[in-house]
Amino acid sequence: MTSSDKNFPGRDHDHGVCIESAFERAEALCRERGAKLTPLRRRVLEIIWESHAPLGAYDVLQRMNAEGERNAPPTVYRTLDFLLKHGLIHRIESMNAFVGCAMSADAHRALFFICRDCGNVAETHSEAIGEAIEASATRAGFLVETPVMEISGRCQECYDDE
Amino acid sequence: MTSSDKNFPGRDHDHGVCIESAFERAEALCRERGAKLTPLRRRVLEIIWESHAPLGAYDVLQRMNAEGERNAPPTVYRTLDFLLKHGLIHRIESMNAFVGCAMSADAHRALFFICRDCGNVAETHSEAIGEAIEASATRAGFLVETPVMEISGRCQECYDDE
DNA sequence: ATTGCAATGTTATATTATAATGAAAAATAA
DNA sequence: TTATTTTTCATTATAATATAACATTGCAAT
Repeated sequence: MTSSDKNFPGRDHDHGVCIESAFERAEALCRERGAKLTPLRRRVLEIIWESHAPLGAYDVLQRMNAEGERNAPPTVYRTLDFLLKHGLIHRIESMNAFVGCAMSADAHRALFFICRDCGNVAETHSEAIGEAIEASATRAGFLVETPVMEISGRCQECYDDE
Repeated sequence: MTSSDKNFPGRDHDHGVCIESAFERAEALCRERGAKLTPLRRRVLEIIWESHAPLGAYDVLQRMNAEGERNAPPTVYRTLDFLLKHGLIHRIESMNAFVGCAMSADAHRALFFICRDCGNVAETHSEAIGEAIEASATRAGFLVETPVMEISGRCQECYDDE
C-alpha cells in the first residue's frame, strides 16, 4: 500500500479528526490559489465530508436546506463544480454522486473502491495501474486524459460481517 | 495489443462487416442461452451498433421512433437492460450511454478508451490492468466485483488531425 | 461613487430513469 | 386443442439528475 492510500474508515475511525484535516487541506489549498472558500462552499464541503459514502447533489441540497433554507439546484451544482475544479471532492461517475477528496489534490488519477454494502469509498493511487493503463493506451494509439476508475465490490468489514 | 482488443474504427473501416459480425455473435449467444432476440431487441441492438460512439437511451428512442412509431422510455430501458444482461452492449457510466460490446460477452472487465473528439469508444481487455487492480484491492482488503474503467482522452486519428 | 467581476439567487426546463399497471403474445402443460 | 403460465411489450405518470438563462448582491479596484 502506498502512503497516499486512504483506506476504508472502519467502525472506530475518528471522524472528527478526519473531517478537520480535510478542512485544513481545503483552506491551505484555497489560500495558496487565491480561491475563496465562502461559507456556502465550506458548508457543502462539510456536508460531503460528513459521509464516507458518496452523496448525490440532491442529498447535499436536502441537507443544506434542512434548517428551512431555500437553496435551489443550481446553487448546489455550482458549488460542487467549484469544489471539483479545485480537487476538493471527486465525482463518482457510476453513482452520480460526490465524495470528499482525501489527497493532495494534484495527485490525480485516483482509483476508487466502492463498497456495495456500506456504500463507503476508498481512494487509492497506484503507480502500477497508471502504468498498465498507459501501456494499454499506447498500444491502442490513445492519449489518456481523464481516467475514470471505479471498482464496485465489498470492503473487508462488510465481507467479514457476512 | 492482445487479440481481444477492439481498436478505434478508423475512417476506412467496413461498418457493414462490423455490424454483421456483431449480429452473428448476438444470435449465436441468444440461441445458446435460449434468450429471445425479438425484433424490438434486434432493432435496438442495430441502432446501437450503427455508431461507435455511445448513444444515450433517448437517442436510441428517437431513432426507434424516427418512422412515426410511439415507443416510450420504459420500452427502450427494458430492451437495453436485456442487452446489458446478456453482455451484448455496455453501459458507459461516465456518459450515461450505451455502446455495442465487441467481445465474447463472458470476457468481462473491459477497459474503455473514449475519444473526447470523435466520441468513439474502443474496448480493450488487459491482463496487466486487471492484475494491478487486484493487487491494489488485496492491499486494501477489497473484493473486486464490478470494475468501471473508462478512460477519456484522444484517439490517434483525432490527435493526428489536430 | 462608480465600475467590474465573482458569487449567489431565482425560475424554468432539459435530460435521464423508473414505478405501476395492464394487454398481448409466446411457451408450456393439461 | 384449450387452459395456464410466463415473458414481452405498451401506457401513463412521475422520480431523479442536471442545466439554461437571467437577476441580484456584494466586494474590490480604481
